[in-house]
Amino acid sequence: MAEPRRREILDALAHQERSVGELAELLHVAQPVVSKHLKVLREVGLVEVRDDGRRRLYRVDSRPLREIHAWAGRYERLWEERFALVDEVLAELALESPDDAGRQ
Amino acid sequence: MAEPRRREILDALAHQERSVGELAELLHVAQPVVSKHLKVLREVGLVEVRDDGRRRLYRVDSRPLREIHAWAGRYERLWEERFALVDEVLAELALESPDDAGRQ
DNA sequence: CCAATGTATGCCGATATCGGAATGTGTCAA
DNA sequence: TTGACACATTCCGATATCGGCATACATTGG
Repeated sequence: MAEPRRREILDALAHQERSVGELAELLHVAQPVVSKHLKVLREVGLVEVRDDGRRRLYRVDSRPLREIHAWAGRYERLWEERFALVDEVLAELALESPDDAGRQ
Repeated sequence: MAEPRRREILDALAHQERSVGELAELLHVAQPVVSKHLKVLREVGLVEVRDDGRRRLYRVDSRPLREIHAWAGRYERLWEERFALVDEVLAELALESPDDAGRQ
């Protein structure tokens, strides 16, 4: 239930930094709700804050997202390698016994 | 609280498919716990199952991870562009008024 | 200093999630 | 068919999280 809200916030901050009130208006939720989610995102390091008078401007910190990027990319590569390996094995089998090629 | 467990499971499945019992032993948790997490991961589409006799072999499905990869990559690019823009502006300022370059 | 604005925090009830224990379902082996 | 094995599902209590509301804190303007 929380994840979608947080993604909304991150998406809203993707292109520009925004104040808490702006975010609350964009997401059509109460201000305290936004503040709480921002607190979590801050603690996890996904967003950074900057004081601007009585407002607080939030922006995303791309470094943790880069880690997520790398993390997801690891699996992607691993399974691409695996699929490539399967292809190799199938190709070898086809060479060794052409009659069995393509069988289930 | 759930996320770390699920990441553990995904990491355990990163290189090879495993049975529920194997996962339970690797993570030092009870079998029902593993089954429940696997159910969630299945519903979200992060893992796939294959029946092998009385065992069920799980493996990761890299396609959703590819989406995560793309999602995180979006932010990465956005902010790299932003930093590049800042660099450009600074460079232009340095050209227009060399005396001000490097000031706070 | 005071009032207004912008934000954060504390408390609340509702809901979701976790892990544990017991139980249900399906498959193999004898 | 029966018992053993592998796994899934259900029920339970404890804990976490969400959103709403009221309120506290901080900054600005007068």
